[in-house]
Amino acid sequence: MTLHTSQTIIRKSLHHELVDRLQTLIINSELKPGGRVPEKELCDQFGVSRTPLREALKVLASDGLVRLEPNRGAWVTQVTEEEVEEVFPVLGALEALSGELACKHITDAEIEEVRALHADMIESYERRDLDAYFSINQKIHRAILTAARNGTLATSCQALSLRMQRARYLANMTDGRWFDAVQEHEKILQYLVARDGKQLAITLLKHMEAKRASVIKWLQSQ
Amino acid sequence: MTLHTSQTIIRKSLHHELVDRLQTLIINSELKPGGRVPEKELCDQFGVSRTPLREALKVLASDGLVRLEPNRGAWVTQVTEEEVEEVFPVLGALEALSGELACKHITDAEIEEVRALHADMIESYERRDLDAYFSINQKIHRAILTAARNGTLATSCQALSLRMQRARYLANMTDGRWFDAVQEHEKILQYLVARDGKQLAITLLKHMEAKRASVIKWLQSQ
DNA sequence: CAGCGTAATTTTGAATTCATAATTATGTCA
DNA sequence: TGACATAATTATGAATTCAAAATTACGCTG
Repeated sequence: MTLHTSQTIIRKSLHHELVDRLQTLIINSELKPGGRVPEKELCDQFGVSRTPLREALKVLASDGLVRLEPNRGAWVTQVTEEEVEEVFPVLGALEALSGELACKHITDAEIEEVRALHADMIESYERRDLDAYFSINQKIHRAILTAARNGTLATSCQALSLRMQRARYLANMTDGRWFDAVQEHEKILQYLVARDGKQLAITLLKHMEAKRASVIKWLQSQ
Repeated sequence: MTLHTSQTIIRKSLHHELVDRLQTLIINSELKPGGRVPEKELCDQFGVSRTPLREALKVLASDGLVRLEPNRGAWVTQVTEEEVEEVFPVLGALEALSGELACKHITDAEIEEVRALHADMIESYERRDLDAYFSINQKIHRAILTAARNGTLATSCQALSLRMQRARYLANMTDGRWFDAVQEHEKILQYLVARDGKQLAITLLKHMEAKRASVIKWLQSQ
């Protein structure tokens, strides 16, 4: 049984629902990086007691989204330069693997899906619609992960992606970087269509490295 | 109630300590794969209430070591063929990366440490002391991870390793496989000493692939 | 008024309680 | 006896309670 399956089964429990909700709050910066997690407030807001909320916080802490300080509660973690330098290489290795596996398993229908997403993404780029661009971008990466047919890989990738999605760093691209990213995605599609796993892996790795550099640059400009 | 002083938990964050303890119980098969997690018994054994124990179970569930069934409690997950086929490729990619990074950062002193561990491991092999062999084997892999200077990578690797360490599958090697594994480790040491990241990565990847095949073979023989 | 020490309040960590779901035990009837 | 329905028991999920720690408020001294 895969991890994904087991998570689907337990979806109904309160604490799991809270994990999802808190993740969303953190990614949308409704809970500010570096800020306190207001336990009581959130309990009131969600209409639950502290027990399931605190269970959810323990899970989020093990995923690195919050930090638990003994007797001082939970704090939203901040994206630091050191963390970015750590996470992107790992994410690169995992995305590279996902590219290789995807080329082995992807169906023609799935390739068409990615092609359609890619076209939409290009259109968003031409409209300079950053929100739409990023939303579709994520869908493409997720589609490749799905095609890789490896739930463990998908879970690991998404956990690390989440950590990088805190705050809006990734959305802050210069015009030049945005253009380059689109070019990289052209190659990604091309190698996926050709089912060239080796080249796709290399391209995804470079893509992640470029993203790392871009995020670091942004962090240093702050 | 009897106080089990030596086992009673004294550290500050109770749930964290419990995560560790439960992991150990699961890895040592003191909690049997596929079996129920006896909440009340464990509470008595550890001298804690259900609240922190249940918090720990939520974390273990998100790591894939237990499965939570609504209204039916926690169950120790079993290592399945499917899971092995998922986890080892991911672990391979991560270990390969750790090898590459380790070659970049490892100090001479650290190399000497690994060399000493390697010698001990060979000695254990010659004595056919499987327990000692595996213990040292893990120390070597951990030393390489440490040398990689990437905490995120280390955490990810260790989480996946844990999932494969449930039950004693890995310890069930044929004589032939054991010999091959030792040969692979000779190459690992050699490339590490030479600080040849590329070759070390390739070797570690192959090492993981061989381990995967060995575990699958064992699972199928059951 | 600033700085410091102490009391009041709030927050946290963990035990306890309580309603409900699941499991087991008991009793009935063919 | 064995299948089934129902009662008793147990376990679970979540709210509540409680002691201890941390934070804030207050008042005193200089």
